[in-house]
Amino acid sequence: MPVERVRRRIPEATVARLPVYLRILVEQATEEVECISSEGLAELAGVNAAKVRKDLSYLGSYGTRGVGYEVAFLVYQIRRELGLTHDWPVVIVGAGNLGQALAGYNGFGERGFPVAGIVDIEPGKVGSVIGGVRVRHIDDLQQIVQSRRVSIGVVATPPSAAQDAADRLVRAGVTSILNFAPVVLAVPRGISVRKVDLAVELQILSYYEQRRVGVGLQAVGSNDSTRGASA
Amino acid sequence: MPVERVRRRIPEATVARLPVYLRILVEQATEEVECISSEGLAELAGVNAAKVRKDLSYLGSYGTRGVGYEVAFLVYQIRRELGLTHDWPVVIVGAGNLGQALAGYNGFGERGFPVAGIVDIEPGKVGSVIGGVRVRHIDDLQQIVQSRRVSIGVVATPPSAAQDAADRLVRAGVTSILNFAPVVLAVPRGISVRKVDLAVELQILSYYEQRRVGVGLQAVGSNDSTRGASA
DNA sequence: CGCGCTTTGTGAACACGTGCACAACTGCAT
DNA sequence: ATGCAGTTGTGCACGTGTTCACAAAGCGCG
Repeated sequence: MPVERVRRRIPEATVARLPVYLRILVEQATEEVECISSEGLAELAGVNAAKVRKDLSYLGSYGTRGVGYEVAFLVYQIRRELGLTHDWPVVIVGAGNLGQALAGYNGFGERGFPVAGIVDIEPGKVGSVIGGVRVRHIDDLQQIVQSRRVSIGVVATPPSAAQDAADRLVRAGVTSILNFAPVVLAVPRGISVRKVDLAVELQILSYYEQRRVGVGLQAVGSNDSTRGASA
Repeated sequence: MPVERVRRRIPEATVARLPVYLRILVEQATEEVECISSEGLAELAGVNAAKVRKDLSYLGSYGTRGVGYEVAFLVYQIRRELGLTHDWPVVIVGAGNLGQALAGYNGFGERGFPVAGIVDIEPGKVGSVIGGVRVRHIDDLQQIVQSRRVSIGVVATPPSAAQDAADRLVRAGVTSILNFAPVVLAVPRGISVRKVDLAVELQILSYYEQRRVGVGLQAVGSNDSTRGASA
């Protein structure tokens, strides 16, 4: 390993798959698997083996020809590349149905995204405790973000309040937003946004479901997870 | 309009954007907007105007040059193409945190996906009522799917139970699955699967967040929603 | 009616992502 | 040492998606 490593750009599609590989590799590690081939990983991830190899090659040449990849080492490398060597506390805006479910979902904390706070604009919702975190008023947002060094915000408000929530998050200093509200958020350049729209997912399924009729069962695309983080 | 229209194939990426256009158009309609240009729609959807035109052109030539698109008509056409001319009842497997939030989320029913039922394997969870729907035992799944003609199932179980949930859904007759569990589901050919993995979304944000350091703020990809439904 | 303004629809170039196929390389057995 | 079986890393061709740029077409006005 020579001097300083140049930070190469990893294709968007690959970035979206790395977390999947990571999850599988961690699971394999707990099952005492020490080494895995691209073929094996591909099988578990539901993708093509060549794709796995190409994806992993963006991290560097960490495999051993004739053998495969050392699971623990790969886990370390993917974690490092994804920036998962430390926790990323998140703050949730909106303590409704979804916000509560997210705050109560242990998967976040377990995977390195502890809930640093949850806020709502409704005074009535403030004070209750969800998943060990007390709901605070949205006016405390800036204080939470700054004291806990939060850089990721989650918008779990009704659609009408989502843009305001995003604006407040940005003002508070958050630089990445995960948006669950069915609206297109406008954010300043340099802020990353990803959206998860449940109804959109169902509508896409509806499209393929509808096409089924009269066409007979047929393959309808792959199962990738390629979506950009906006600027 | 001549005889029977041949059903053309719409690109995956376009299918993923149509629901977004639809939501915006419906909103515009309620605000009495009768006509919209590709430019205007693109602005609201956060995409390129040429992309909007190309996307809409897959539906047919429904715009008027020099004028734009009639909102109400476009709404109708997109609905028709996405198969949203009738409701698609869904059944939710898993009445934990997330399942409850989904069942209680009105957005589903409002957008044409009423919750036909929610089931859990835990007898303790059976009987409680969420969002007006009573939780039933997973053994009733087949009965619910068949009596209510459900073709879309939602997996909202812990990861360890997800594959079993999917198997049961498929056996019960469901042909599309929306998976919230962080596992890669194995399904027979012909079954569509889309997955929503919250931790993966956060990990992707983490990647771009991490790259920010030392690189300075910069654009990090687009904000599309292109993901396949698997076969 | 004809002219100019506006906006669509689309051909063509380009960018991006995928998958094949194979050379390069490793480890093991003999 | 040498050969062989196995697996990676990657060049290349292909397919998909995006964007530009412009001809074709509608509308309104004089």
